[in-house]
Amino acid sequence: MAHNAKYDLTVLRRHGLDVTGPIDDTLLMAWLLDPSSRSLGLKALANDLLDWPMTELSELIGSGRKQITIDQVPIAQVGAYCGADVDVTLHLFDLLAPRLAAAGLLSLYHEIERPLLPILTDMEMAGVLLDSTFLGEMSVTFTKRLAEIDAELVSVVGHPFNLRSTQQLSQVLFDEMKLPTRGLKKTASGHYSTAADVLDGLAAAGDELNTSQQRGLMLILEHRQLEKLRGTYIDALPQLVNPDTGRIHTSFSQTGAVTGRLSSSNPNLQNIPIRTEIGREIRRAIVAPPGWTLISADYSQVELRVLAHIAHEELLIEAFANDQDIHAVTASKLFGVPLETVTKQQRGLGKTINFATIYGVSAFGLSSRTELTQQQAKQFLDQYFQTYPRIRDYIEVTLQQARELGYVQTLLGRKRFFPELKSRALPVNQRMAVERAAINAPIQGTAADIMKIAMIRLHQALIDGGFQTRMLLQVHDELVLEAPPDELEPVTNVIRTTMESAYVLDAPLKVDVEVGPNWRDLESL
DNA sequence: CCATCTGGCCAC
DNA sequence: AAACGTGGCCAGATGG
Repeated sequence: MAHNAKYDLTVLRRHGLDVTGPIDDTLLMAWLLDPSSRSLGLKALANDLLDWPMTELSELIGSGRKQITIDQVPIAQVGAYCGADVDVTLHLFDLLAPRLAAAGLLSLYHEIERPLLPILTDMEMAGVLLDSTFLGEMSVTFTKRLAEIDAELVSVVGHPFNLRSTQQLSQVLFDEMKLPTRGLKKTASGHYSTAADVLDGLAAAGDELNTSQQRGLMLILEHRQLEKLRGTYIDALPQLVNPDTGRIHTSFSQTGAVTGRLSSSNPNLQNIPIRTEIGREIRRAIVAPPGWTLISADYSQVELRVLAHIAHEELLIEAFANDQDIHAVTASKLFGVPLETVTKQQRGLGKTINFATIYGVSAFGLSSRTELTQQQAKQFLDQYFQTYPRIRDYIEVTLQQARELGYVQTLLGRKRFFPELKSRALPVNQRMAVERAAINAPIQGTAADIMKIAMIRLHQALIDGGFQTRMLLQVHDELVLEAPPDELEPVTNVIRTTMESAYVLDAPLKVDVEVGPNWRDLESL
């Protein structure tokens, strides 16, 4: 039972023991009241919110251990605990429900978060099928290449050293190999950073480097990438296959993100590589069972659509209504050229600025992620806000609300509190960072709300339709399902329709559905 | 030995 | 590295 604590909980539940329900229920309520509260743990519930009866389990929790997994508790004790906590749950519910009602959060609890809970349990229990053999072969290839890099680096540097140690690496690069440190910042612990973008920058300004310095940088960057992929995914995932089910069972945390998003752990299946070709290979290992098909359904540009809706920005709404390429539209307005003549570079800049808006823009941030100087970035931003004036209004109104009320809200009423904006005087950098979070929270949070509604309705639609097709993963704007062959055509229609109608936005929701034998080789439908 | 922090980096 | 939001995991370093 030592492989996956959350999965063991679901096994207990299958045997009729309601283990997670009462606890997760109250956890959800406390989280909705303040998503950024750090005192959501069982111990906090026990000590701060009520007089938790000192069962053996809570004694164990109170014994000072910071982490506890259910497989350390004999089943008999868990059973006793379950018997004991019914009264406690009622007590907690009675305590928290009026608070939720007063905060206007009760419908969010009853209509979204609570119904979602058993669906997440279903998804965790379902798990995903992993092709461990494929990853094993990948591991061999990676290990060989890593050894080659290692050997060549030893000859370049002149002695062996631990590449994984940033301290040793910093010493090798900047003390021994004498790479230029001009303009480089030191990390908190005092040595020069060896982050990939720093090394990229050094390599790009390559004129003053000799060939062995250049070669060294390239080898280190390649080593980093391969190490990361091997350590985090290729070698880690097969170890997490549950011997009973033969599948991987992630844990979804419903209270893990302050914006209302889910998070995933043990393993995190929300950060499987996709952006580089070599990383993307790993997705071939997430497979459908023989004869079945994997379905990926993802919301297209959901956060920009949410922004267009919340801000009532007509130009954006219209572009989405006409199903136009939104980044190209932005670029065409920014550069004052017809849509058809927008170049790749121009579209790229449009994309960067569209994204930057969602995260809370600044000229500095924009210039650091583009070729633009800070001056040029400022001009582009002015032009952007002239094009989309209601977005500027949205930012202003949101910040004003955060300052006056101390919180911001999603379309469905989810709140995130910013007491520091209401009361405290902050250093300007910190204040601006908090303000960016406040600008982003309603957008990211509304997208999360919409996805949760879609999951609840889709779960029901799959039951109503008598489908065997089941939801396996959620990756913020994407759902991954597996379907038997005869259901594929009807069920993809159900998925698309359900997701697109989950919430009516002025900029209508759009879903791209893809199918295939694994998570890499998908074809659009 | 375990827990926590740090630097780095994967995703949306 | 970064004055662009939200997460989790890895290995190394550090401390009880």
